[in-house]
Amino acid sequence: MSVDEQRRVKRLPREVRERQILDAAVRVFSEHGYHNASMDEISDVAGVSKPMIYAYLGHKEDLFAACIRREAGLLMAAIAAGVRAELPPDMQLWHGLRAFFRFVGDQRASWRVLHRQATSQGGPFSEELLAMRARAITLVTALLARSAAESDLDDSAVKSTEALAAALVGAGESLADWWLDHPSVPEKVVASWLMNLVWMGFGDLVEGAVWTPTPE
Amino acid sequence: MSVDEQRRVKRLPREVRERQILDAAVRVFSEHGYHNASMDEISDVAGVSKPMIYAYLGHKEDLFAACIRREAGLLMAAIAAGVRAELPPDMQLWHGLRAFFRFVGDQRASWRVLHRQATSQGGPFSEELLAMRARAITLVTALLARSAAESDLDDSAVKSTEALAAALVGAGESLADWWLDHPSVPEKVVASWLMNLVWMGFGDLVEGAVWTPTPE
DNA sequence: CCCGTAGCCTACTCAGAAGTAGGTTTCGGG
DNA sequence: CCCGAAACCTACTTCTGAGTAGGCTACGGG
Repeated sequence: MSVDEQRRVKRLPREVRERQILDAAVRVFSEHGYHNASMDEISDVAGVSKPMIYAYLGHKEDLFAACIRREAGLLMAAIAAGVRAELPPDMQLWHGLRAFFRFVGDQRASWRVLHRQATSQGGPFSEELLAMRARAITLVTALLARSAAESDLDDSAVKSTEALAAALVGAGESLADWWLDHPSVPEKVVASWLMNLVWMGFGDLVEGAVWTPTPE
Repeated sequence: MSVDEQRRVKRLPREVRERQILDAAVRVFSEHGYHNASMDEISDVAGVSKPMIYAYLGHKEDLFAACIRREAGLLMAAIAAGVRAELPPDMQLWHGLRAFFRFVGDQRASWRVLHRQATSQGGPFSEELLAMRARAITLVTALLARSAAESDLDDSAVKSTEALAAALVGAGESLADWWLDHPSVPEKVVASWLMNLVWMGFGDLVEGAVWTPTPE
């Protein structure tokens, strides 16, 4: 409907169409979920006929996987751009968290398709997700390891670093999910909650301690 | 197939059949997801014909909702049973976490259907989930509030208690999901990770501090 | 000016799964 | 012993939505 109204857009090169299709797919998948999203609706939203999708992006599974790959790449890039290596560990974590939540806030559709949908579908999709999560965990592990290196740490504590990184990444994903359903909370606030929880712990918070970013 | 082999089981009262159907449904939903689970397979696993399901539990959506309600009730009961009110706050949290992870470990299928599936389907299902999560958050909030009451806390910190409870519940859900994919880690270990993360925070952990349960 | 190829569409096929019609058997009470 | 209702089944119908066959049309190079 949207396209016909403006006197059929001219023929466009393949890459442009692929982008339009992926944009439409992310949107539709995030609105209805993988199964309830129909190829017909995606083609409609993209302003393209169904066979084009099959010609360019393949079957429904392929299309979905392509969405995940693209959005995951964007997310990781956003986080990496936010973390500046010269800062102290807590500030790095803080900036990483803020970049992460900013991405989720700005790209709700992406996050939905990325996390909620992909997690719940089995098979090839979760692998894409696993790969991204693995990259995120590696990043956080490195950060914590640097932080740990500055203090004197015994072996067992070092060993669990990666596990803690996994927990943190999980907490972030989960809190982001929660945030989707409570959009009125500002991004900075959500980020600071997680930062406090993760850096200070309830034990300290309950005693009135609070972590605050040191101004640059 | 399973039933015919043993010379058709006698007619059974409605409640028994309903339980069998729900058991089968939880299993099948957790294996294939809501959409890929077919009523035919559920009826087959339950050892009952499809019209029986419709007669007793209604349509597919109703059946799924019934599964969530039942399993959510069991989970909350398990947690509530684990938390003993006379203990100090950190020990209460510890026991709550352990009960939670024990449930997830023992009832993987339940957790899958409960969390992964329900979260990813929109509509009526997420409401069931929301209700359960709300109960969990209330429980944790109360626990933290008690903990906070023992120390002198300013207003802003109190206000965020519920938010922190939400984050903790989210972290638990998320870590449980992670655990599904890493079953080799023992339950106690997973629980202690979350306990440490949440009670001590990275800030302390990095300095070598560790939370350990005080023996009773 | 013409033709090959890349962009693009309409209009189908077909499988799978939800949900149902309508009948048959067993059981308990009168 | 009989009959009504509850337990239970086989064998459909129906519809949705993935995937395709087969062709038209514009553009760029020769």
